[in-house]
Amino acid sequence: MFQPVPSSPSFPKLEEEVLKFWAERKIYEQSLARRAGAPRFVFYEGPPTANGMPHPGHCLTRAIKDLFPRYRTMRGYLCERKAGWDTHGLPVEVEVCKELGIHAKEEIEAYGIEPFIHKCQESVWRYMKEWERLTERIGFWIRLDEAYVTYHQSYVESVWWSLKNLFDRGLLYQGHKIVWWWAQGGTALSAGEVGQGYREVADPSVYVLFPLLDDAGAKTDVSLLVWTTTPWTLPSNQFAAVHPELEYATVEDGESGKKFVMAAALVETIAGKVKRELKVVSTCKGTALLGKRYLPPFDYYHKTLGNKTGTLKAGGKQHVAWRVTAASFVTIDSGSGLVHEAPAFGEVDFQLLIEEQARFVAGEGPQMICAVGPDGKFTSEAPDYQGRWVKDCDKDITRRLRDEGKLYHQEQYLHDYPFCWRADEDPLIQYPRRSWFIKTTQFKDAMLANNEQINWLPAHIKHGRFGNFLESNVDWALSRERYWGTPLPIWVCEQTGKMEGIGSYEELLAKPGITGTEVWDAAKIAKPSLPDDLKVHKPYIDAVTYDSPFAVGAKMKRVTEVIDCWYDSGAMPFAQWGFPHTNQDKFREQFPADFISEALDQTRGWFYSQLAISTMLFGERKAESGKRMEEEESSAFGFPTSAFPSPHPYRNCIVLGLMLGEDGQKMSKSKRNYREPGEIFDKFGADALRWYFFANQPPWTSIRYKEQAIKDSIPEFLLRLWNCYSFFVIYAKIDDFDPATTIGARPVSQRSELDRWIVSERNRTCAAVVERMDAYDNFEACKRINEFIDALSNWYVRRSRDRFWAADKQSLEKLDAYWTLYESLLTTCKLIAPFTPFIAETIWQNLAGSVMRESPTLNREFSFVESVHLNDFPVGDPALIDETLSAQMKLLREIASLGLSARMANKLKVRQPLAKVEVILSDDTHQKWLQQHNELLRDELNVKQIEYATSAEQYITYVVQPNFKQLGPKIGKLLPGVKTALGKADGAALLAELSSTGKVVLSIGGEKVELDNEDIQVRLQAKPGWAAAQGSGCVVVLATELTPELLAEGLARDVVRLIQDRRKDIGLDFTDRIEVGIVGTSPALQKAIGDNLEYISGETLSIEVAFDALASDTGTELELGDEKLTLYVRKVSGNG
RNA sequence: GGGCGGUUAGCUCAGUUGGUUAGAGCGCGUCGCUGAUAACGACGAGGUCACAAGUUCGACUCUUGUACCGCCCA
Repeated sequence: MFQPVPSSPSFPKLEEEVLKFWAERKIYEQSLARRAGAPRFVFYEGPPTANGMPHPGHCLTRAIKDLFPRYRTMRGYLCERKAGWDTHGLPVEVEVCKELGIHAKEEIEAYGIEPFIHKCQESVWRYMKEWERLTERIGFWIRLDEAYVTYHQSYVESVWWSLKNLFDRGLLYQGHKIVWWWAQGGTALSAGEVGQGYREVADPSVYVLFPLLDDAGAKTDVSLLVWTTTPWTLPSNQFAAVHPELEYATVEDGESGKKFVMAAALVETIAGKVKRELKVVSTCKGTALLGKRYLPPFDYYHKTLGNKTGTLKAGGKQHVAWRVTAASFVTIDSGSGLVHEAPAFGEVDFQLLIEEQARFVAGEGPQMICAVGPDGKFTSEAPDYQGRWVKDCDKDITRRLRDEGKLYHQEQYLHDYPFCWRADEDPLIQYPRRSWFIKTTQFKDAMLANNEQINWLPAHIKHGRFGNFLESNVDWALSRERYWGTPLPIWVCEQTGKMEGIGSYEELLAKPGITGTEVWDAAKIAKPSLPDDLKVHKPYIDAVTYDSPFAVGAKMKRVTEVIDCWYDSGAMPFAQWGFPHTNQDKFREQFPADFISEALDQTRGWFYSQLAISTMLFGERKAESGKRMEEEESSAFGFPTSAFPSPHPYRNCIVLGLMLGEDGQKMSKSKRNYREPGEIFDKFGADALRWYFFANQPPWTSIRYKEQAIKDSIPEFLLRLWNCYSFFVIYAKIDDFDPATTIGARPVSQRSELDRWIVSERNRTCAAVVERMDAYDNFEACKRINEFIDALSNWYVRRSRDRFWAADKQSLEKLDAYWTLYESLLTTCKLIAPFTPFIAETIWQNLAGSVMRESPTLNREFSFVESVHLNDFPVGDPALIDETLSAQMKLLREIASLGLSARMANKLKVRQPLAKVEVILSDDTHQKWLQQHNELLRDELNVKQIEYATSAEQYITYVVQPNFKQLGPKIGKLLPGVKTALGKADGAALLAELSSTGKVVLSIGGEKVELDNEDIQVRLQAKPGWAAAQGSGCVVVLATELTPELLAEGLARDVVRLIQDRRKDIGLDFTDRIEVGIVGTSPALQKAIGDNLEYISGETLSIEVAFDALASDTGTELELGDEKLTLYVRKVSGNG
C-alpha cells in the first residue's frame, strides 16, 4: 500500500533523500548499464575552472547539461558523462599571486617558479568541493570521479601530440603580436584583464605637420596634418595613413601661411579649434596621396633608412617607410583624417605593416621600428629620451615639436584607456612581443564549412556571432610567457636554431643524450607528495635537454613559453582520453559530440577552440601539399584520424544566455546581487530551480535571476503535481485502492469519456514532448507538460471527484478513475524525470515502489523498475489519442468559461441559480456531443437548463469577414473592399445565400468577386441587452430573470456558505453534526430557508435549523446581501 | 568605433513561414468552492507590441533608420 503523502512537503528534504537513494543504488550506473550496446549519445563537458566559487549562472549550465543526457538515456541511448576540470592559465596564477601578495613576473621568479607551480596546482582545487557539491545537489549526473584534468600528464601529452602534428605540418610559426603590455610588471594582460581596467582619461591629442617630399626627396612647402593621441609613439613613426575613399583638401592657414593636407570634411572643425581661417587650395581623393613621401618628426631612424627602397612583388621599387599608405580604419570622427602609424604600438597599425611587408619581395620590405624597450622606457635608439618611461615623455615631445614648428595644434582628448587592473596607476601600452602562432587562417574555409553543419541553438549564432568571428579569423596566438600552463612542446637547437616538436614524455625520454630528468627526480624525493603530473610542467620540463640532430655537440632545449589554456580545453574531445597514446577506442566511440552547451561567452572560447583544433586535426586535408598525413596516421592508429565528416567535434550546441543578477547587472561577487546556489537548494530545492530554468524561457535568452520566480516554480508546477498525487494517495488509502491487489484496469475504450479524454491528453503530451525534446526545445516541452498537469488537476481530478467519493468501493467507474489517475501519475513521473528528477523519483518510489515490493507478479506486468530514471521515456500511443474528443472537451470548457464570464459581467454570482442558458454555436459539429454533457455544464454554471439555440437572431448578429489567409493571396488589393462589403451586408442573409447557392457574389470596384464557404469566416456577436459572452466560435446567453424560487435557492446557498464558514471557524470536524440558529432574518429569507431546509441541513450536517438564538453560542453578526443576521452554530454532542 | 542580440501588461517572459480579438505566470481586483483546505478554482482590469519611415490588400512579425539596454571585439 502507498505511504501517506505529506500535504505540504519540504522539497529540499525529499531531494536529499533521493540523492542518497541514487548513490546507494547506483542508479546512474544502472541507467548506463541498461543501455550497454545501444547507440551512443555523446556529450562533452566543457571544463569549468574550480578555482572560483560557482554561482547561479553555473547552475543553469549544469542543469541544461543534465537535462538532455538524461532525456536521451531514457530514450534508449547510451550517454556516458565524463566530468572535466580546466586547471591552467593566468587566472590561476593571479589567484596564487594574490595569496602571496605579489604580482609582477619578477616577483614570481624571485619567489621561485618551482614553489609557485606547486601552489598553482594546489590552488586549482580550492573550490572543487563546492563545485562537486553543486553538481551533485542540482542532480547533474556526471562521473566526477573519472574527470579529465587539463594539467594531468596524459592530458598534456595529448595536447603535445596535437601540437607536434601541427608543427610537423608547418602550421606553427613564430611572429610578432601586439599585446596589451604591463611594462612595470613585464607581462602581457589577457583581454579579460584589460577589459577590467578601462578608465576615462584625458590624453594629449596632437596634430603634427609632416612635410611632404617631392620626387627628388626634397622638402616641399606642403605638409601632412597628422593626428595622434600618443605622442610618445612619434619617434617610432613609419607611415601616415589615409582612407583611400575620403576627400582630402590642401589648405592654407590664414595666419601663418602654412599649407597642409587634411580630410576635407574636417577643415571647418580644425579651423574652429585653432580659431583661424583655413583656405582650401585644392582637393583630391585619398588614393591620390598614396605613396607620397614625407619627413617624419624625428630622424632617429630616418637618417639611416630614409632613402632605403625595396623591390616590390608587383615589380619596381618603393621606399620602405615614411610615405602615405591606405588604411580603412581611418575615419573623420576625430583627428585630421590622417593617422600617424607606429606599427609597434597598435594592433591595426601592426597589421598595416604586415600588409606593407607583403607587397615587397621577401626581406626587402619595411622592418618594424620600435624605440621602446619591454620595460616601457625609450631605448638608445631614441637617445634624447633614453631610459625614460614613455608616458612621461609626452610633454617633452610635444614641447619639442612646438619649438621646432612641427606642432600645429594640441588639445586634451577624453577617452577610455586601459590600466593595469592590479596596479591602478600603471597605464598599459600596446607592445610587440615574439609569439607562437597557429596558422588557423589557412583553415578559415574549412572551419566555415564545418560550422555550416552544426546545429546552433539559437540559430542566429551560426551566421551571426560565431560565423562572423570565423570570417574575421586571424592566426591563433598560442604562446604565453607565463608559468602555469601546458608547456609548448618545441625543442630548439642551441646552435642552429632548428626545432623539433615532441609528442609525448616517452618520446622525449627516447631522445639521444637526454639530460635534466634528475631535476624532477630530486624534487620528487624532496617532496614525495608532488603529483607526478608536474613533471611535464615548468620548471622540470625546461631542464630536460637532448642532443641536437642538427649540429654535433649541440643541445636541444625547450622554448620557454606555455600555451593559451583555451587550447587545452579545445583539445578536450581527444585529450580527455589521453588520445592517441591511450584509449583510442574510447575516442572513436565518443567523437564527435552530439551535444554540448555553454554560455554565450564561449563563442570565442571553447566553441571556437574546439572547432578550430578539430578542423585542423581531423578535417579534410587536401589543401595541404607534401606529406600524406592520412596514410601515415592510419598506420599509426589503425584508423584514419583525418577527414571526419562535418560537423565535428560537436553536432548540436545550445548557447545559453547570460544570467544577470536581481538588479539587472552582471552577477558579481562584490555586488552580492545573487544568492549562493547552496542557499537556493536549501530554501526551494533543485527541482524548483531546474524547472525555473527549463520552463520559464528558452535557454538562450539572457535571464534576470529572480528569486521569486524560482520560488514560484513550487506552487505553479511542483505543488500542483504534488496535489494531484496527494489527492490520489489520500483517497486510494481511504478506499483501499492498491494496484498490487485491486483487479486490473479496464481497457481504455471501456472507461468513461473523461478517462478517455485524459488518456488522450496524456498521450498527446508525450508525443509532443518527445518531438520538442528531440529538437532540443526544452521550453516548449515544458509548456506542454505544464498544460497536461493543468488538465489533470483542474479538469480531470475536479470533474472526477464524485467518482472518487462514491460510496461503492468496488464500482467499476470508481476503479476506472483510480486506475486512470494512477497511470497518469506514473506516466507523468517518467515525463518529468529528466526535468525535475527529484520529485519524479519521490512520487515514483511511492506509486511504483509499493507495487514492486508487494506484488512481484503484478510488477512483471507493469515491468516497474526501481528508479523512475531507469524507464524508457513515454512516447505516446497514437491509438489512444482522440483529437475529436480533445476538441470537444476544449469547447465544453470554453462554454463553461463563457458562462462564468457572462455571469461576472452581469453581477450574477455563481451561487445564484439561473433558469437557463442558451448556447449558440457558429458550427454545430459538436452540438450533439455537448448536449450529452448538459449535466456537467449545469453543475459548473449553476443553471437549471441548457439549451442550444438554433434560431438565434434575437441574441446575436453574424459578423461575416473574409478569410484573410485564404483570400489574401487570391484577390490581393480587392481584399479591403471585400471586407467592407461583407461588413455592410446583412450577415444572416449572406449566410442564407451561401447555404442555398454555395457562393456569394460581390461587386468590388467594378470587379466581380465570387466567394465560397472557405473564403469567409463567421463570427458571432452578442446583441446588446443580453447577459451574454462571446468566444471565437460560440456565444453563451444567460436567462437573467429570477423567480422567487430561484432567489430563495440562491439565498439558501448563501446561508449554507455562512454556516460552513462558521463550522470551519470554530474548528469542527467535517463529520460533526450541528444545530443552527438564525436570528434577525426578513420574512423572505425565512421563507427561503424554510423552502430549502433539506438542502441546507444536508450540506451542513445540521440536525436542526431554528430562528432562535442558541444559548451556548454568543452568535456571529453577519451580512447577507442587504440583510443583517446573527448566526448561531453549536456542535451536537455525541455526533448526533 | 565595429559585430551580435534585445526592447511586448505593474513584474518576469512567450508569441510558431505576415492574416485583422497579441498570450502565460506572478502581482492586483472581483467572485466562487469549502471532503485536495494555511490549499484550490473562475472571471476581470491592465498593451499606441521602444520610436519613425518603408514594403504589402494586410506588419508585433519583413526592410531601413533612430533611441535605449546587454554581450563580444576594438
